[in-house]
Amino acid sequence: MSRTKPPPAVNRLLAALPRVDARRFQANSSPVVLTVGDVLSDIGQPIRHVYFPTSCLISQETSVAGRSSLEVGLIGDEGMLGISLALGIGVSPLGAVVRSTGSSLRMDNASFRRELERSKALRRVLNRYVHVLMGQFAQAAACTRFHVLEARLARLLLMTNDRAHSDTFHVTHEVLAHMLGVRRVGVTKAATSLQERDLIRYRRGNIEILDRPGLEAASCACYATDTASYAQMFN
Amino acid sequence: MSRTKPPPAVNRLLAALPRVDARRFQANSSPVVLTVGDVLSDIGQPIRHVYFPTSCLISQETSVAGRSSLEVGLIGDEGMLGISLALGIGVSPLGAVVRSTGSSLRMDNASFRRELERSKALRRVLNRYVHVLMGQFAQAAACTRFHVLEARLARLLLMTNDRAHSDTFHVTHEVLAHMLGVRRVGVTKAATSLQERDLIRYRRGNIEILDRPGLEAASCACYATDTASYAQMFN
DNA sequence: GCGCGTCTGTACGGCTGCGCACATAACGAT
DNA sequence: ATCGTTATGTGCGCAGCCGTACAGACGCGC
Repeated sequence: MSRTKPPPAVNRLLAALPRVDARRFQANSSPVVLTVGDVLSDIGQPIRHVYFPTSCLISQETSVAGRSSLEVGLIGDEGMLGISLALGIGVSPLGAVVRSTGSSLRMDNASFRRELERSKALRRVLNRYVHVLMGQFAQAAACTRFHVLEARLARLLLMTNDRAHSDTFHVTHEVLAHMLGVRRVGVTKAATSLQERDLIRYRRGNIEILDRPGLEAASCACYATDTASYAQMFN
Repeated sequence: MSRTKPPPAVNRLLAALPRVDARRFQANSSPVVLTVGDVLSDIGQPIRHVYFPTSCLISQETSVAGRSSLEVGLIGDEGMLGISLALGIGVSPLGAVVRSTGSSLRMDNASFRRELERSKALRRVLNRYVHVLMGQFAQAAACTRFHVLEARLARLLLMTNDRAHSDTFHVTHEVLAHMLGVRRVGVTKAATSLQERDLIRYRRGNIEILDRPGLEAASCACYATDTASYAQMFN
């Protein structure tokens, strides 16, 4: 039914490690299934585990004065959650919520620190990841400031599409609104527009990407920048 | 004329190092004067030097599709420029422009890497700094999204005030507009409002902070978050 | 197959900032 | 003193998103 290529179910950061390191990492971590809505971290709270998604999707968000929140990053199999630990900091600067049910590798705080000390390759990979994240966050600020909702929605859908490894996924207007920091009604309007142009199709939370190139054209340039940034990270 | 406390003219990141490390760092870097408008880095360009401001002000900005740009960070004596090098990455993810003439310590790429290898304390301090920056960038995204211009302007003026170590500084509406990612006219309107409330006074680019507590009240909560974040970094 | 909760569509007034155009005002250099 | 440049102030119509409210539509569970 879906045009999905069989998901590799590996995390690409870990896949970039030398075999020995990757094996040891695997041995010291455990596969877990994360469910939509799970809150993996709150702002300012201690980090107990790090997560390397293999098929789930995690959204990183910030909030202002308890009010509204805004997504600044979407983590799939190309990233990890808990990067602050790699910097030696034990608390999370952002909140994290699971947006798509799926599997992930999980490692506890202490083991992760140990692996970091052991593996130079891991440190190198994660340093690059931090660098990419900083670029992403800055980009998020500018994107949010200058781009209209419809383009931002298109971008978010494309990013989700990439990380979900599937042309269909489940996400309601309500959730999208939360991630984009706008009203639900705004998303409905933008999504309707995209649907009328036959770029996507949705029905009660199930979104299908119909015309990827078209959607890319409708999205802001941030999507391309984004993609290039990750591509460069993996060389 | 100004109520300035005599500027200490040290960089606080470096001041946090043990004496030996700080001295060696000093010995391997050179003091330079940076002038308003100097462009210290462009997006995607190699990093040749790192800068540890002692009395100058540097603004870090991102841009989208060549169009408009937006400030995501303001660097004074509490920070540094070129942090990506500490992550082993040789290119800058952001642009940097000098916003206030003043002095800075400068070190070349190679020397900095050497110092990093030598000094565990330096690595530790800079890791913390990276962590703070990530939080700042995410905050910038949310602030830009949710807060009205007048509050954002108040915040920017307060941040500048802190880093300039002076209640008066030079910056035109035009420049502020650029940093905030809005039209100049918008800044004029917001600034007029702040002036009418006797919080600030300005005349042809010279801005004076008249009522700091009042300005804090007029700013968004991001200023407080910001301040707390840096305070925590220095323990 | 009925009912209820979830998801999506539509409407309306309002506010913020945009884009553009032009007016005034201060300073600096000749 | 005069002129040109830089800095600030004002006006006007418009676009995008907000807040709120309500209506329809789908699907699940009993």
